[in-house]
Amino acid sequence: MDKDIKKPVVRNKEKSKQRLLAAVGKILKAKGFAALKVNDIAAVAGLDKKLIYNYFGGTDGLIDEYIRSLDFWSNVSEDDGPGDLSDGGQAFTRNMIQGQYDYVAQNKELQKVLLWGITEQRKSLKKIADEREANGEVLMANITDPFFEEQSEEFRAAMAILISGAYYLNMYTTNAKTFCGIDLTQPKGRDQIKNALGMLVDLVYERKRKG
Amino acid sequence: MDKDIKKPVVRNKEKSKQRLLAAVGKILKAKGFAALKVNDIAAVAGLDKKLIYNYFGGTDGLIDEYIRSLDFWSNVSEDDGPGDLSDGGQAFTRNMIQGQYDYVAQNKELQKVLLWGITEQRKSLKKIADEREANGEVLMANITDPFFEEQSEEFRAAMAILISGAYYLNMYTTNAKTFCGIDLTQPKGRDQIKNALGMLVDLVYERKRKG
DNA sequence: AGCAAAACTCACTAAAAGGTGATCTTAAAA
DNA sequence: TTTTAAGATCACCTTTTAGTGAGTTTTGCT
Repeated sequence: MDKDIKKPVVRNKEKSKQRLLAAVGKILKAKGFAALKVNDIAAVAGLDKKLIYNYFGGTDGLIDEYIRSLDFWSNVSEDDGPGDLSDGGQAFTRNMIQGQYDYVAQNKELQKVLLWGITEQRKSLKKIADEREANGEVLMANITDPFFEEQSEEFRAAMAILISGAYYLNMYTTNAKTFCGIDLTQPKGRDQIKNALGMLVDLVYERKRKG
Repeated sequence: MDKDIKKPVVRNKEKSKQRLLAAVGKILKAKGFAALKVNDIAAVAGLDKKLIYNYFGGTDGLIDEYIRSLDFWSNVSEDDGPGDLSDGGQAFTRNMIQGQYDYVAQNKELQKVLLWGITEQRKSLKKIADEREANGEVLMANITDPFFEEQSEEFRAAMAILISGAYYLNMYTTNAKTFCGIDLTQPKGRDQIKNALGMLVDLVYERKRKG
C-alpha cells in the first residue's frame, strides 16, 4: 500500500530536533538572544516545550547545540583562496576585510551572535570566537606575518582594529543611522566605509614597503 | 545598649531618588542592563520598589532618567582643548582616539551603555549616541575637515572605523582574551592596539600631505 | 503636644516564565 | 491485527518578576 492521505503530523525525533533548532535561529534573527524563552521557542517550532527538555535537557542545551551548528568562518579561508600573494597578501587582505563588512551586514544571525558573544559568557559562544581566531591565525601566520616580518604584530593590531570596526559599525546600524557623520544605512555611506577599510589596509602595506 | 545601632533612616525624596538612580548604575556596571529588574534595583537601593513607581512611573522611567543623567562626552571637546592645530589636528586626533580607547576600557558603565545602545532601541540611548555625534561633528567640522578638504569624508570614514574598533575591542575583552592573536587583557597587547590606532591616524594624515 | 501630609513599607495579586508527571498517539515490530 | 515503546501533548505546579491598595512611620507645621 502507498501512503495515507491524511496525517500532516509527522512524528520524527530528528525532524523535531531540527525544528526546535530552526526556531532558535528564527527568534535570534528576529528578536535577539534575549527573546530565547522556552515557551516561545516551542511555540515557534509548533511543538511542545517538553521536547526541549527531552531532547536537549533544557533551553541551555538547545541553544548550545544551535550555536555549535553555526559555521560562519569555514568559508573564509577557502572561499577566496589566496590567489596571487606576490603583494604580501595585500589584495587578499583588502578583499577579505571589505568582504567581511558586507558579509556581516547581510547576515543578521552573525550580527546577533557577535553581539551575544560580547554580552554573555557562554562556552559555546567562546568556541565560535576561538574558531575565528584559529582561522585568522592560519591566514596571518602563513601570508601576512612573513611579509611584515618584525612589523607583523603592528599589522595584526591594525587588523584587529579594522575587523572590530567593521563588526561594530554593522551592529550599530541596527538601532542608529550615522557615525562620524556618515549615514551607515545608505549605500553611499557604506561604500565610504568599505573604501576607508581598503585604504587603511593599503596604507599599512605601503608603510612596510617604504620602511 | 548602644544608641547608634539605630539606623539613621532619613526620609528624603530627593535622596531616595538618587539612591535608586545609583542602584541602576551599580547593577548596570556589575551585571549589565539585562539585570535591571524592579525588585533588584529596589533591593540594591535599600528601598521599597513602590517608590520606583511613585517617583519615576516605573522601571522604564527610572532607567531613562538614569541614562539622561549620564554625561560621557562633555569632557571630550573641552578636556583636551585643541592646542596646537598647525598639524591639521593630527596630534589632537591621535591623542583623542588613544584616549578614548583607555577611557572606555576603564569605564565599565560606558562599555555597558555602548553595548546597550547597539542591542536595544531606546530613545534615551539614542540621545546619548546623538550627543556623541554632535560632539564629534564640532571637532571634525572645525579642525579636521578644513585640513582634509576634499578628502574629509574619507577621513571621517577612517575615524568611524578606528573609534568603532576601539569600542568593540574593549567590549570584546569582557568575555574573551585574544583578537587577531593579540592578548587584549595584557598591557602589552593593549599598547599594541594603542600604537596601531596612532599609526593609522598618522598614515591617514601623511596620505593627505603627500597628495 | 497634635495633626496633616509626605515618605515609605508591607502584603498581596497578577502575569510571565520555567519545569515535569501523567497521558494520549502513532509507527512499526511481532 | 495487536502490542508497545517512542514521539508528542496536556494539565498542572513552581519560581520569578511586575505592579498596587492599604496601612505605617516620619517630618514639618501650628
